[in-house]
Amino acid sequence: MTARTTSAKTLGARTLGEGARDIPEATVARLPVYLRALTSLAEAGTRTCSSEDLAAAAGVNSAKLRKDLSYLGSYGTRGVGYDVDYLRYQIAREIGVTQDWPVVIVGIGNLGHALANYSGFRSRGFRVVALLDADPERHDEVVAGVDVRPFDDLEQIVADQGVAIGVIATPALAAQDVADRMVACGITSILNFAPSVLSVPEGVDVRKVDLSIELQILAYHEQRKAQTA
Amino acid sequence: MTARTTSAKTLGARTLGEGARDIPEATVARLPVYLRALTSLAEAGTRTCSSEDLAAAAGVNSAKLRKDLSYLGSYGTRGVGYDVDYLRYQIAREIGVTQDWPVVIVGIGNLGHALANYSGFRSRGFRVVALLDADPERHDEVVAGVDVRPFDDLEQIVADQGVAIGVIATPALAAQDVADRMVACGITSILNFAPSVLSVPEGVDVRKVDLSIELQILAYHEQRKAQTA
DNA sequence: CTCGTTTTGTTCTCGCGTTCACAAACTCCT
DNA sequence: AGGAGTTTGTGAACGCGAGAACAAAACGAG
Repeated sequence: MTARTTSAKTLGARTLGEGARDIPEATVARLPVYLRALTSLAEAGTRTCSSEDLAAAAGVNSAKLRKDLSYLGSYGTRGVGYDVDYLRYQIAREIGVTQDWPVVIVGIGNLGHALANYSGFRSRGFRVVALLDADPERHDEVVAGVDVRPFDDLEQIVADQGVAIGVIATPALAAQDVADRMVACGITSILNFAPSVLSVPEGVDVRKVDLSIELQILAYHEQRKAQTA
Repeated sequence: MTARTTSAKTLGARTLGEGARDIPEATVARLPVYLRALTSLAEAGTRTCSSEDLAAAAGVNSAKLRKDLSYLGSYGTRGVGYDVDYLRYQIAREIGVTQDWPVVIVGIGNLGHALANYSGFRSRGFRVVALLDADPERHDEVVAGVDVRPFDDLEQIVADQGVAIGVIATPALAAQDVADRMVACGITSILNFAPSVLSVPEGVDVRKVDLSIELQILAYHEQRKAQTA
């Protein structure tokens, strides 16, 4: 007996409605990859694809792909495959990228510039509504069509635009303060590029991207290769 | 270098070959985090720390931290904790960041700029030896003290400098071609920022960082929060 | 209609990673 | 010196995710 007891306490408030299926975190992380692969297939003119095709395009195992998609529902046709456009819409809806997500970016250094200009955001429903920086020297700049404003404008912008997602691209020392201010004014999801561990209250999601950590992981494996050779 | 540190006490279990010590991948991914936390503690003047302290600084569970460190050896003292500098050196050596790692970056757009200027690389043994771009318009630029050179110089630079790690910051369409060229001239570790699935031969490590995927994962959770509210 | 082919959706099993819990080992105080 | 108090290192339990394997469903040919 697999005790599939979705312990009431763990899921807490998320048990209402039947759209509240809980998709495994590992699957959630792959859905955007599938979405991108489907978009790529659609642009190539493909109308229908098998799980093998899509798995190849996404760089995963086909069994894993089918299992991932099964968490969303039965959107395929046995013996045929998946309708590219239909599946793409279903995944997009599940992730939430059919909506418009206003985003603020704090810290307009090199990385902030790159993020503000990154086209992959806009094309997936993310709209950069504000660029903020504490340095007054930057307040004249216009980056990617958005002008840089003082960090103290955060509260008003978040309130006016209904921002729920914030991006931190500041130096490490400023990151926690920025996060605190973000949380205080209602932001509940933070993407952190600063190399520091953020502490946030329950209910706020933080994802961290650390460029140098990725290189260090590669270096470890590289070192191993060199040793055994 | 590679002093084989055969943990004087627990010999016998691991005498099978040098590279035979297999550290779990999940642990490898956390070692850089511990390294950064230790550096931070050291800068704050801390000489010794317990697993609780370090775990808090790294944002993980203390049991997990101890188990992770146990894969490296017995570097702590029961009843006391870990010597910050000593542990820091041991982790750095294990990851390989005590060495010098020459790195080439291909694609000097917004992101390439940010990467070239990122101080977190240099401070961890990564030395950007070349910036390459296919666009001749960029070949005059000097970014972060390194001048941008034609992509066709790749082979010679890799050979001259003994480069093993390459970073791809090009548009998606160019990424596979760049990867192929890198692999052909001997690069065995690739950090890919382009939103495309790279196919590389066995023995080449690829890590992918996708900025928009991270945001999409946040959007999914954000949507769930909104539904239950 | 029936059979064979294709491909999905799901079940089962296995291995990895996380966490708990505790003995071993070390320091400090009396 | 001995006991009390800490803290590490690790064995064991547990839960989750990956992959293999297969039954169910759709389609087409005859």
